Amino acid sequence: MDTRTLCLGVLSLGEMSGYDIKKCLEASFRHFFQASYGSIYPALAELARKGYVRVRTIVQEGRPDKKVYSITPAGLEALRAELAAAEPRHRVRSEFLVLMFFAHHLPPERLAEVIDEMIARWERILFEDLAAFEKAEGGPGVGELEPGMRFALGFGRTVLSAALAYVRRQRPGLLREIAERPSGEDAAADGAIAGAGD
Amino acid sequence: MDTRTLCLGVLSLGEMSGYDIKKCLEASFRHFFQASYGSIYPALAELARKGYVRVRTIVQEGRPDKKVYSITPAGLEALRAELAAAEPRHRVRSEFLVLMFFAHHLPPERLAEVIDEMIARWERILFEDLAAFEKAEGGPGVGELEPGMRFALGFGRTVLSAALAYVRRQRPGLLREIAERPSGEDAAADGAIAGAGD
DNA sequence: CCACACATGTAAATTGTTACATGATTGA
DNA sequence: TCAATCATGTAACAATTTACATGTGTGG
Repeated sequence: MDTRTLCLGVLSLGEMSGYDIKKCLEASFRHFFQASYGSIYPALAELARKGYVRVRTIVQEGRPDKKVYSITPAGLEALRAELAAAEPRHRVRSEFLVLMFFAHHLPPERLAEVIDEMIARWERILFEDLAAFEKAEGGPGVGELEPGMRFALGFGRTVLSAALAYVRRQRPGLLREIAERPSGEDAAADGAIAGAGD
Repeated sequence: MDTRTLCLGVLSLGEMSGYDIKKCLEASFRHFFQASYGSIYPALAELARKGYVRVRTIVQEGRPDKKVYSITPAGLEALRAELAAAEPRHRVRSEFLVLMFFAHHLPPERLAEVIDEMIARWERILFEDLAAFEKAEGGPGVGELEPGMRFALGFGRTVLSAALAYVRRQRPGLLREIAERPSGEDAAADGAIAGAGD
């Protein structure tokens, strides 16, 4: 599934500009899908070309004309067809976990830093983004939450909570174990200060 | 972080061919990093060009010569530098959750199918891949498990378990709610059989 | 007899991100 | 005054997947 289908999906919730779509994705899809303007604007152009969306240009002063997109019946049909045909993939690409896997190659201070950075990031997502989304009931363009939306939201919250709890629980032990077995990364970092202070 | 660093990391566990690296990644990194031959072979070529790995060619009959790569001191240094400098990202791209978010646009049968497919896939990863990995203590090339490896492994197991439990728990309710509110996808799928059987 | 494991590699196609280009308004 | 919000779009760049190209041995 590509950004095109995503945009179409978001537009099925209500008419929006490209800018709004980005906001909406950031608010609601942040933890399982991301898209930049560089993919959203071309996607909208192609959807318009295919007749899946209609464009209404709102003339503005001091800034580019706003282009509000709304889904057409053909677009809704295409969306449903694409969703029904899409195979449900779920990919994780985690540089964080690669770093953890090779933690024994990392300077201990950096390891602690990395873990704390990850904890902070996940806390922010969990408490700011998701809470805000549920409060606003979907943010711009989204009215009442459909059951599936609550499911996706709940999934994010559940999995993030589990991840956060795990990392918090494991942090002290991991740090201790790494500190106890110096596997050469300090020597490598310092060059060859052989036996300094030993 | 790209495939190059990953290959270097895997090679820090022991010498291996490109084919072996793929196997190793599938066994140990499956749930948080994936790479195809199309990215592994070019990565190895560049690592060799940079002097980060040494190549030993083993002549074989009936199949291409096997090329066994081993990391050099320069390679180990580069690996450590790159790991220390890498920022810990963790991205999820889930077509599955997009599908769930727009579940009200999906035919109910398909929705059930999608959920069951996901459950089956995650069960397989959880019970086959991870169990096998822990039993073999790392699979090809990996000796004793470092603390960081256990951390990464445990993370995968924890998060997958949480995901699986959530989906299993929510499945009946979601299916029921979706069945109860027919939001037009059946009519769309059938064309316009207005009032048939009503 | 077919599919899978072994084994390496290239090229095309896809897909997406980042940076650039432009610029007014508003609030801290 | 500085940063953020609003607003669209393109182009260069990066990274990866998929398909292609080639071929043997083994087990069901």
